[in-house]
Amino acid sequence: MRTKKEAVSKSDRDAALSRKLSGAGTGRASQRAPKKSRISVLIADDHTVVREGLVSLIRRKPDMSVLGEATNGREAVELWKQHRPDVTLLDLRMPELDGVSAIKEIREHDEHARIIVLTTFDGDEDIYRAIQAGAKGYLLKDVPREALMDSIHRVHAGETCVPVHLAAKLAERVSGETLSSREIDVLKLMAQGKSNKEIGATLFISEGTVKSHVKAIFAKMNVISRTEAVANATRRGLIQL
Amino acid sequence: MRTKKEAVSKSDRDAALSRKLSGAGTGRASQRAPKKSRISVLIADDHTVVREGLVSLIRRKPDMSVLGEATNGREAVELWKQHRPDVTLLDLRMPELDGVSAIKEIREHDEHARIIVLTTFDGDEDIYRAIQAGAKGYLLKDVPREALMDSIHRVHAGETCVPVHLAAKLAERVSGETLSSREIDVLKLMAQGKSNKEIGATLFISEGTVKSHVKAIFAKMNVISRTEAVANATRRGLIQL
DNA sequence: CAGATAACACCTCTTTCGGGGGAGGAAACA
DNA sequence: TGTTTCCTCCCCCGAAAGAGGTGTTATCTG
Repeated sequence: MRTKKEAVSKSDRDAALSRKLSGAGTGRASQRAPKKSRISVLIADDHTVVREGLVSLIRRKPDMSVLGEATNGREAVELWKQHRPDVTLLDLRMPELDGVSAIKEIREHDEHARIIVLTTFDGDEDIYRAIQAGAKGYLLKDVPREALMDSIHRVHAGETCVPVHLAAKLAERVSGETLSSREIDVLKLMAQGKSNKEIGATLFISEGTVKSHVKAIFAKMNVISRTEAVANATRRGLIQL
Repeated sequence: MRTKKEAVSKSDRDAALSRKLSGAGTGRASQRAPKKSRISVLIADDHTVVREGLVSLIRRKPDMSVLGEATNGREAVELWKQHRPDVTLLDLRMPELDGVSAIKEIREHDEHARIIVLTTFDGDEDIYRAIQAGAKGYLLKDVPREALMDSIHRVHAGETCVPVHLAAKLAERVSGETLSSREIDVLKLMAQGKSNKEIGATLFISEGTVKSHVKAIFAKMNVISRTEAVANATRRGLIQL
């Protein structure tokens, strides 16, 4: 009746994450830096104006070039496979295929693919999942031009690049308690306004069991009511209402 | 103890809204079209890449020019007063001063200011408030280039420009029931996970009164639980959690 | 392998929610 | 002037929610 959804353990995941973050800001050189004169960049964002802005910014740089533009995650993966860009700029929430899934698919083809997530969402869970999936950088769309360009250079050079305030959120997430997959199931149904009984019926467990899960969720998220839990989870990017 | 927060009545507001929307898509000519050869555009968005994209798109057009860029609502109002642009492109959620407030301030100086809201939020309440404040257009950031340019031209010519799918949402909002200001107060506190008793203590009213408001909110929003109400309200842009 | 940890399931008990009403006062609209 | 809407408060009552504690089973950890 029960299925193990998370194949890797928490400690395994966090150890991997530490390894990924260890290179941040240290200036550690790439193990195999591309020899091309220009850094080729793939852009993936469903917002026309954002794509336009990135193209404009990159075209202005003599040491960079735009390799292609994707309007969703599926397209991003296809274009990546075709052109193998040096660096990929990727939004998180896109139609067809979301950013995290796109990162995972790309990294199935190349473990060392250099991907920067450029998005508006700053929830700790969003950041965590992106880095966990293999993103080398995480930037918000209000990032200044220079910082964006610097990040592209750094990621291209093999570094990991996450601004301090986002890294702090990430640290919070890592140090804080993790919701189990079952608890997330319950949380999602809670967010739909379902009662404990309805949740139980959906998940084929008793109402009492649902209550114990809800209790665990409250304790881990440090909230008192289900409404607060849903609001919190939405803000953190744990669920998208 | 009680203050009247909404000075204008519902019927007044909706009548005004109907007047504003009546010109949409009819091609009605402006009453006083500017005589300059180029349409001067003011850009206001806190996202660097979006501003960059808009500048890039507009610079490409021979009949348009960028008059200035603002990174928040306060700056947008200042720049508008300085340069009096033909058309203003404005994001909704910005630091310092939000988009709706900026629109209101600008229209205090010029009743006929031509403002287009360009944002990612498509909640009916967001759209309603923007149009209500006096926006002549409402576009999402995934709008194609041509549609954006067309909208700038149309708004400059004095038309109102709201895409059909957004206009439909707006119609839903207008036809649906309106929450009173007090009900919104309660809803906001509900979203923070507060109990009826706590809400009562915060608003200096009895718990019974809170329950009455909560009941009214459920009925108007057509939901059963407070969690559902908060999720719904957030999605619609009624509250920002 | 023993011991700890965590997820999952289930049980009672008290408090709070939420549905069903009703009612009076203030302000705005006709 | 009457009508409508909003805000305030009240009642009852069944159904949830939320706070306790128990036990079983995997999976790390030493």
